[in-house]
Amino acid sequence: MEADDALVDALVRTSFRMMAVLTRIGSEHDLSLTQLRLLGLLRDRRPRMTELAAFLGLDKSTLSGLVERAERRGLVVRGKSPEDRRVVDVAITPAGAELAARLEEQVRLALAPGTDRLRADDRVALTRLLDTLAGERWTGGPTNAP
Amino acid sequence: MEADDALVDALVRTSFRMMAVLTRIGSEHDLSLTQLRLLGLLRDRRPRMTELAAFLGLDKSTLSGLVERAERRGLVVRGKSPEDRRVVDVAITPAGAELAARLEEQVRLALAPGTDRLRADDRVALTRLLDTLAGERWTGGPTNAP
DNA sequence: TATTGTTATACTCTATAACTATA
DNA sequence: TATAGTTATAGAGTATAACAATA
Repeated sequence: MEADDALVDALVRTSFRMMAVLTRIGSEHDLSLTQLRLLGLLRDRRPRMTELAAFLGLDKSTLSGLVERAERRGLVVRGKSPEDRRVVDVAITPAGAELAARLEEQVRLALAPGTDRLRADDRVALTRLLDTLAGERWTGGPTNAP
Repeated sequence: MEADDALVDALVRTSFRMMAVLTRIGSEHDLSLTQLRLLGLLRDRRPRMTELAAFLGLDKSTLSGLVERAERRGLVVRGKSPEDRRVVDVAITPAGAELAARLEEQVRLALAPGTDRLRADDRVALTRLLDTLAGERWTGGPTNAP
């Protein structure tokens, strides 16, 4: 139980640090943490509003405002599905994708001081441990954005 | 560089999952993520407003509202410092401390399915890797809350 | 009737700017 | 004058409830 305490502690502190990094980088582009995440999700998906809400753990009404603001900035677009006319699909725009790519690079750079402190095999080990913690199969296949 | 991508990816996803867990547990007690963190910080500190703002990375004006709402719920108290009468010290109340303890236990329980998936030595290894990532000295001494 | 999404409402979180009190 | 906090203001994020359109 004692080792667990230290692990939970390290996980919580690491996560808050990560959020601080992401929040800072996002705010440099006038993006909230949620907008940042939204953009990341849309890089390889074209979900409907309800699916996005489920992904993000938010109410559908929250998504309406979130997507509306992102659309107003030209980062995403909404399109009515032809099959089911109730459904609204959300997609990232070229401008949004470009911004997302720049954000990703900034995050990698911001974390470099930490990741550089680890040897190559430790980076691999840490990745695998985190994936195991999440209950994921570490097949080495392509990883998906958050 | 490729291994770094996977590591950054794992860190980001783990952190968002952690935030989701903390957000859910907090909301079960009508606490925002920030209130949760505030309570955790005050468990072993008695800082002034400005120090708290620095810890949390927030503006002092944000702290005023945050602490005001927590105080209204009886979780923290504000007291004017006798030496410098401009300064306001913030302390957790017994009720606040009790709630913080319950939250901590809930977090440990919520993460157990993941941490149980790791062997004991892997838990130790993961803790050390995260501490190294953060640039901390893993002296084995008592850990501090976020 | 059930589902998808938006709107109205209310509250928290957040920063900026202006203010008060103390030093 | 400089520092510690608060207040006023404004905008984003969030959920609940009521609604519209479609199925």
